[in-house]
Amino acid sequence: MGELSERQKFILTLVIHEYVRSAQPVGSQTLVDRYALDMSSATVRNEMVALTEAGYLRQPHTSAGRIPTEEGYRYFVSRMVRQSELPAPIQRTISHQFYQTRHDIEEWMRLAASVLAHQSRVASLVTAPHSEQARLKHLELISTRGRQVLMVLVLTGGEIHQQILALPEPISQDKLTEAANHITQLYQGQDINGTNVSNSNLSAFEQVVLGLVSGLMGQSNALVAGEVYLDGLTNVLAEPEFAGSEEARRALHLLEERSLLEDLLSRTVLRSPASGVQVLIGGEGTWDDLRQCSVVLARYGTPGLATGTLGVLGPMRMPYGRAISTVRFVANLLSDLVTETMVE
Amino acid sequence: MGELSERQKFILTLVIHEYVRSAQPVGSQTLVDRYALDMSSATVRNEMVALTEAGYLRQPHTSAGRIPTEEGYRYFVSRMVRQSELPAPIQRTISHQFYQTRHDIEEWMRLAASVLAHQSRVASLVTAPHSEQARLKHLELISTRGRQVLMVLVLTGGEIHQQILALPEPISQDKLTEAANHITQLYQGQDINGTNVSNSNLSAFEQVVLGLVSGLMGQSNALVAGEVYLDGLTNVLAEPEFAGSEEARRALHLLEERSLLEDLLSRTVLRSPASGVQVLIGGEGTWDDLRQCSVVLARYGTPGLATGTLGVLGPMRMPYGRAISTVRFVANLLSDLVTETMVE
DNA sequence: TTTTAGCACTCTAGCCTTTAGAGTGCTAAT
DNA sequence: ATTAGCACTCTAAAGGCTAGAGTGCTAAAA
Repeated sequence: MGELSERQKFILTLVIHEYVRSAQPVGSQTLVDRYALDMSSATVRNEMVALTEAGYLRQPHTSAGRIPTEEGYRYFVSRMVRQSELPAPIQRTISHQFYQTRHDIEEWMRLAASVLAHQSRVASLVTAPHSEQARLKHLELISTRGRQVLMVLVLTGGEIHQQILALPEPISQDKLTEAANHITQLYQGQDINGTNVSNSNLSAFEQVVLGLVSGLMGQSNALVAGEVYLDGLTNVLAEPEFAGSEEARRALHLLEERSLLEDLLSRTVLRSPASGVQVLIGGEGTWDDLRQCSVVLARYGTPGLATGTLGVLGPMRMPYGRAISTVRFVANLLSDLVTETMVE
Repeated sequence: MGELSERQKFILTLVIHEYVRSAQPVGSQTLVDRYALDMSSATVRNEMVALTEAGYLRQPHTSAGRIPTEEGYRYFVSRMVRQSELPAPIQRTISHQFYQTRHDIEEWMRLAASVLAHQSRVASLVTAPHSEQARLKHLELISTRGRQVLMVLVLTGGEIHQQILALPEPISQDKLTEAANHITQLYQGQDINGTNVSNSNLSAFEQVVLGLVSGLMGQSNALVAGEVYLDGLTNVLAEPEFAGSEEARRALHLLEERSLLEDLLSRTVLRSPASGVQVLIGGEGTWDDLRQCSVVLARYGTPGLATGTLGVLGPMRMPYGRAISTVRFVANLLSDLVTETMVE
């Protein structure tokens, strides 16, 4: 599997481009015609033989055209599309859309998912910014109609959690506010995790609240990602390779099921130190459900404070250039927005 | 289309049951065999002719078995499965699951969606409780890293909104807290919508914040529903009638696209006064995207304070009995939980 | 009057066969 | 090194055939 000649790389690119476009095996004559190549189909055939022997192309059957192998896609992605950028007009359009939603964080996530899905016509996911070791920023206790209290917790990084607390007997809103302020004052900026939550300065009620806060923070820190926003799931159903097959269901199920998604994210972007875009092609031998799929992922945010993940999932026959540049661009955009707004 | 005899109703029920099970046209002999009927296939055939003439059954082609028509399903749903209840053991299992998540409101929504999807093997949706005329309960202002402020708004009904506020110059957290408390005190329990947001008791900064709060509340009140939780989208892809067809995509797209979903909800459950379960069969002539689908919907919560919607979407060939009783049961369960926890 | 056995008829899904044509690999000429 | 020419391969689409599931009708039985 040595180095390829320039012409071989060129033909590999064309085969991939044409296959992504048409979803049909690509023949030598087709390629010459469609791209007005300055050589004969026989020459293209010879190069195709070389690319096939190198493991970058394969034939569905003896007398058919070529389609890219997983290795073919990998070669293409790693050496040929890394540097491409999203066209400037599209960049401006997207930036403008984000500007219009500049006041609403949740809307950023939804918009990011929508942009990713539309730009590359695949399924997309965005996780809300999340810190693996958040500290307390603010606590609020709000009385409800019943004998219950709504607890609102703001963590550094900007995450907001709410939880319900059942009281043995009603407590007035004034007392609740007082308790919340007391705890906020004492524990602001700390990671109240699990242990060491007894404090003789606190009333019995405050002690209980503190225990719950501690539990919630521990639970939150254990998570790999924040809330998940999906979009464009129906896009991938339109792809011919997924027409009615089991494969599509399994891949989308991976996105629907939080635990599966956490596994995917924790073993990829979150393990890698670099902030670049990562491309998983064909499940990489680890995820059976993604054998027919590719995933393009990137992290955004401020490492240490709060980060999120975004990316797209589609068939292996995916417009990688477009997908990668879109993911990179949106990740940078979200990073800027979120870093500016980070609660610390 | 007069009244049906008891035996005709019985046979209609069997045909629907068998067709839902097998997804194949149902023949007279099949029915006699499988359900050990006490009559001959000829008798069944005669009744089938009557049911076909009445418009409740049809034949895909001359010499095939029968399948239910839309009208057939409607007749079945309106007169024969209304009263059925979810089996007690399943009720207990579900109640137990909800008990385990009793502290986390968001988790209720996710669990409700999950239960609906699993029990009837279809796609499900749940919208968070939402009030059409919420009032202010509490306002919080939190300084961020940049020159921006995170505004957290708690409304009656328990909805929480966050928004970003860009400052011309930094303001200390103390001043922010003071401003938030001031506004909370003055406007708590009010619906600050659009007009009349000038108040000489407020500083210029507080005036700005108040304007934003007003805008956000107006925006929130205009929405038909709260956040949307989906589950089981991949379930419906397994159905044979949706294998690779355009239909499945269009139906699921309706759930993905917020605006389409709002239209659906606003014209159905939200228009109907009764609190019962509503069944839409085959798009009811209004929703082209649902021509092959049925939707079972119900409202939950406390009318006037805050309500949400939940339901399932699947192929018209759907286990209506199971779907309806599950939707009704989960709606009642969520109503109890949410009403108890309602912030007012 | 209602039910049922019997029977001729209909229509599809599945299977086979055939065939057009897109594509290949090889060889020999350029 | 490239390319024209050609025999060969394989699939996907089209046509023909058949088994069998299911019907509607009629006339006998209950």
